[in-house]
Order: sequence, then C-alpha cells, then structure tokens
Amino acid sequence: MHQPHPALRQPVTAADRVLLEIQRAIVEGDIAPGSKISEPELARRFDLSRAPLREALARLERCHLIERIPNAGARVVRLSTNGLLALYQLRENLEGLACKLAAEHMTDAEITEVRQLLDQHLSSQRVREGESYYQEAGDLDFHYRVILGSKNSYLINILCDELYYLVRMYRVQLGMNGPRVSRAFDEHKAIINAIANRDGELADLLMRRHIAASRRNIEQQLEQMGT
Amino acid sequence: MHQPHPALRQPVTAADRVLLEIQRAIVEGDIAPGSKISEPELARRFDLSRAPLREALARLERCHLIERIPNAGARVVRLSTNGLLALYQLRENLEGLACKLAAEHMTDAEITEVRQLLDQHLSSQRVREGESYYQEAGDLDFHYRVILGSKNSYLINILCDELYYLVRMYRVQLGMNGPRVSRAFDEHKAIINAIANRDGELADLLMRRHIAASRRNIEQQLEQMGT
DNA sequence: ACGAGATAGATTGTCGACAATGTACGCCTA
DNA sequence: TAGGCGTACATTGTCGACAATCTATCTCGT
Repeated sequence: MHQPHPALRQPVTAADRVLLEIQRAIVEGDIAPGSKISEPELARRFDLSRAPLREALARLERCHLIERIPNAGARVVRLSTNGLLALYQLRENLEGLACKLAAEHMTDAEITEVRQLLDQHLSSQRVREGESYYQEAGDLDFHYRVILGSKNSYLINILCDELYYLVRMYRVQLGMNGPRVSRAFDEHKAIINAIANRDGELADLLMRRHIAASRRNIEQQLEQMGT
Repeated sequence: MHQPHPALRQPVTAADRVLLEIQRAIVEGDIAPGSKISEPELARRFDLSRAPLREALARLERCHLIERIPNAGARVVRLSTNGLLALYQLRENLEGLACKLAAEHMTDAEITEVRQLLDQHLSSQRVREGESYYQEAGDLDFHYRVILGSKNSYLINILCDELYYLVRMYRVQLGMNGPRVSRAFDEHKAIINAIANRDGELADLLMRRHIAASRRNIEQQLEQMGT
C-alpha cells in the first residue's frame, strides 16, 4: 500500500495524536465553527498537559482550522462564502500547477497506479451508489496522488498539509451530493489521460475546471443553507 | 505609514521576539545552513526557557527555514538549485495569481500609493547606485503591496509568512547584483500599470516574467558559487 | 440611568524539572 | 581488525506550577 501523503506519518508523539483527534473533530463539526478553544478544557478532555496541546494548536493554526490571537486564545474557523471563494481560487491555481508538473515528473508506474485507483473507485462506486463518504475519500486520494506527482515539496506541503483540511471541512460539513459524483470520475479520468500524454497544459486546464465545478457545487449548498 | 504586512505585527510575546532574531540570523547566514539547532544552547543564548523557544521553532518550520524530525531535533535548511527551482516555480504562479486578483481588488488609492513607492525607490536608487540592500528591501516592499492587494488571505499568508523568508534567504546569501536592479524598476512599473488598467491577464504575465528573470539571476549566482 | 474605572476571575505565556527517546562511544566477540 | 551490542550521555517530549495578560462584572460618579 502507499501512504496518503508524506506528512501524515504515523503519530509518534502525544502532540501528534491529539492533533489528529482535534483535526477530525473540527473537520467533522464535532467542535462547532466559531467556538472558543479552551486549553485547560481540552487538556482535561484528552488527558494530557498543555505543552503538547499547544504544539497541536500551533499546527491547527497552520492548516487554518483555528485562529489564534496572542493572550486572547483561539477560535475554530468559521465557514463562509468569501472564505470558500478565496480557498478555491488558490486551489484551482495550485492544483492546476500540480497537474502541469505532474505531467512532467510522474513516472509511468505512478500513472498506472493512479489509473488502477480510478478503476477501483469506479467499481466501488457502482456497488454503493450515493454513499458520498467513500467518494469523498476517493476523490481526495486522487488529488493527493496528482499533487505528490508534482514532486515539488513546497507545493505538496501547502496543498496537503495546509489547505486540504479546510477543503475537507467544507465538503464534509456541507455534504457532497449525488449528481456531481459520477461526473467527477470522468473528469479524473480525463486529467490522468492528459498527464499520461505528457500534456501539462491540458491537464492544468482540466483540473482548474474540475475544481471550479466542485466549488460551484459547494457554493450552492452554502447558499441553500444560508436561506 | 503602513505596516509591511499583517502577520508582522509588533512582537508582544517572548516567542515573537526570539522568532524574529532567529529568523534574521538564519536568513542572513549567521546560523550556517545545514547546522543543527540545539534547544538548550539557543535557550541560554537568548536567555529564556525552552517553551517559547519551541514555539518559535514551530514557526520557523512553518516558513521552511528549519526542518524538524520528531525526537531527533531540527536543522537549518540548506540552499540548493533544486530547492530554488521548486520555490520559484511556486512563486511565479502564486504572485501571478496575486497580480490577477490585485487588478480586480486593489483600490485606486492603493495603486497610487504603490506608484509613489516606486518613484521613491527610483530616486533613492539614483542616489546610492549599487547598494543592493535597499533595493532588496524596496523590491520586497513592492511585491508585498501587490500581494496584499489580492485581498486573498490564504494567498497572503502563504506568500508573506511562509515563502518570503526563504526567498530573502536565497537573495541575501547569494547576493543580488547590479545590472538586474535597474531593469526591475521598469518591470515593477509595467506591472502596476497593468494593474491600474485592470488588465489582470497582462499583470499576471508580466509578474511571472519578472520573477523568472529574478530566478535566472539567482541561479547564475548559485552555479558560479558551486564551481 | 449610563459610562468609565477598578477589581476578581479565568486564560494564556513562561518557567524549571522529570521522563522518554535518540546518539555516540567503548567494549566484546568473531 | 571489523562489526555488533550495551551502556552512558545528551537531546527532545511532557508535566505541573507560577507570572502576565485579558475578560467580565461590579462599583462609583456624573
């Protein structure tokens, strides 16, 4: 098997473990958006001291899941249309670049692996129609692979470590719905084809459109929720 | 006056202060690239406990100035041709995007301010020809303004807080040299003109070329040093 | 009654010491 | 002599307590 991405090595320290737990809790909405983070409370809840907890909070700030103000504490980030727009503007650009670089740097073996992954997703999708959670994970896996294929460590770090938890947060909390799911597969297929053909320009374009479509999808959900 | 950028608020905490000192020391090469970071030693040197120091180290890792391995310590990043290439690939793209967004979002007042800044740079450049340090600062100031003009907080954060210390490190340690300096002014002028005309596409293109030229310049220096 | 200032409580920032882990040296064996 | 093993040392991770700062409430004056 492969590891989702380099930074997600298995947690060796207490700070690592609590980070993963809080990340999950925020992304899935267990800790409400906008709510205040209390260090003493969390320390009790996870049964550790404030030192590793603060380490975890520093990393949570790094991936934009919380916002800290010196001497005043931290709050869980709040989802907003503007935030979504800013995030996806960046994502379109960065993942477009990742595609372009992947077309240059991915090995044939890596491309084959991604294709097998897509086939696997397709079959599992047919089995459980509509179960969007697995689709969610599968989609992210595809994007991860392409990003890693860029072989640009800074780009990988920004997308996988700093931006993707937020992306997941929007997707999980607003709920990805059905009709878009089947299209996504075709779009993934087209992207990996372009990469396989070493057509970076096309791969870039297709990825931008793919993400733009995803953004419109989430935007709708957000508006629907607002009304 | 204005503040260089939002994240560079005045340091309120001990961790903030020591962060700035170590950042400067690494960027300017006072702490040698590749050297090991010893927490106890730095704690003594800056006369504080390890708690705020570790906070600072976490932020240094965030801006890629050091690399940490759990239970094994941190090392100062090493400059390399590959690293430079990866960094500037990203920078071209991101600052290009920043220009495009700045063309949409900058107010006329902000554009006027940047133009005044450029005139100021031009006159001060004529006075002290060849003093690359001030040019260095001036160039960064121009880029900061444009990046802030994008009004995209994620983009601003990535460029100003996470990537620019590394950019400065390459520029300072490899030394920006003369002939390029005068051209940079013209290129800056062209970029702000495109932004003023609300021509995002052109501004994007010009910025990419501007940064590509800067990259080639530094690349030369690196090769020259390697031989 | 309303706003400014003071005070009490809680929270964050910092400290020094201990525990867990990694590193390096010397020793023993083949 | 070369290589693996074990021990001693140094470094990092974690803990509980103290100091500095902020927030909310209460009081007082106009």
